Amino acid sequence: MRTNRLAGRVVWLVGRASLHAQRLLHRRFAEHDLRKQHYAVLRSLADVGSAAQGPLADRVAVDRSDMVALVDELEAAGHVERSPDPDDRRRKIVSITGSGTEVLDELGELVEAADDELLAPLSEAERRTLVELLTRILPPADRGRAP
Amino acid sequence: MRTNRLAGRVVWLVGRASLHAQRLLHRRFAEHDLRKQHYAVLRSLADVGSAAQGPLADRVAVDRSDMVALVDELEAAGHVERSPDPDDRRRKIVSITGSGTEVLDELGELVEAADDELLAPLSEAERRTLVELLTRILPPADRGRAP
DNA sequence: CGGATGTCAGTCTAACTGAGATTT
DNA sequence: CAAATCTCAGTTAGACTGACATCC
Repeated sequence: MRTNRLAGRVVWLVGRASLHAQRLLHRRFAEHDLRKQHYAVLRSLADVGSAAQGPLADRVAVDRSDMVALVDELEAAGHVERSPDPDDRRRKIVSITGSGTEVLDELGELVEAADDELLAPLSEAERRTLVELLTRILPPADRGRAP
Repeated sequence: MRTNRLAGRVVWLVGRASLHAQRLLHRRFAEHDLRKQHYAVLRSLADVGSAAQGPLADRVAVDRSDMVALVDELEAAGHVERSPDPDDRRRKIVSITGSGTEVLDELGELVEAADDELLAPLSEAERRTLVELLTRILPPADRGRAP
C-alpha cells in the first residue's frame, strides 16, 4: 500500500533532506568554529543593523534562552558586541562588528556552496519551485519578512 | 542582495520545514510514548517481515548503535521481539508482533494526518512535485528502495 | 587472524521548559 | 503590582564517535 511508504511522506522526506543539508553545511562551517545559528544571527544583524536580543531571537527563530549562548560565543569571537540599551535597561543591544561582517561574507559563500551541492540534481526552475513550495508550508513566523 | 537572504536558501528552508513537520508529528506521537524512529522501525519491519538489527538500521537510516535503544524500547512495549539468528549467532533477528502491527496502523494514521496538516497549503499536484523534488536531492541511501 | 555484529558510554547540535533577577 | 527582558539549569531528540566482547 503505497500511501504507507515512509519514503513518500513529506514529514519523513523533509527530515532526511534537512539532515543531509545540515551535514553539507556543518562540514563547511566546522573550520570557522561556528554553527549555522551563528550565521543566521550575523545575517540578521547585517540586515537590520542592530537589535535587542529578544526580537533578534524571534527573527532567527531561535528560543530567547538559546540566544544567550549564541551571542556569548559570537561576542567571545569578537563578531558581535553587546551593549545595554539606555532607553530600557533590561535590554541588551547586539550589533555586528567589522570582524563579524568579514566572517559573514565568508560564511555566505559556504552557504551558497552547500546550497549548490544540495540542489545539484535540480534545474534552475526546479530549484525555484522547491523554494516556493517549502516556503508555503512553513508557519508564517518562519517565512522571510521581506516584501 | 537577495541571494544572501537566509529565507531563500534551501539549506535553511528545509531545516525550518523539517522542524515544523517534526513538531506536527511529535505532538501526535506523544500519547503513544513513541517517536518517529519507532514508527520507522515498525514500518520497515512490516514491509520486510523481519530483519537483523544492522540491515534494519540501514533501512531506517539510523546508526546501528542507536538502533539498540530503539529496539530495546519497542521490545519493552511488546511491539517487537528479538531472537538470536541460529545461522549466525552474532545476529539478532527483530520481528514485529501483533501488538506492533496494531500500533503501526494507529501511528500510520497519525503520520497521514500530520502530512495532511503540513501540506494543507498545497494542491495535490504541488504535493507530488514537492515529494519528487525532495526525493531527488536526497543521497541515494536515503531514498526508498522500491522499484 | 581480520572483519562483522551488537552493545555501551559519551559527545554534540538543536530545541524546549521552568525558574529567577532586574527593570519597566 | 504585572509584564517584559535576559539569564541559567536541566531535559529531550537525534546523530555521531570510539571502544568492546562475541562470533564468523
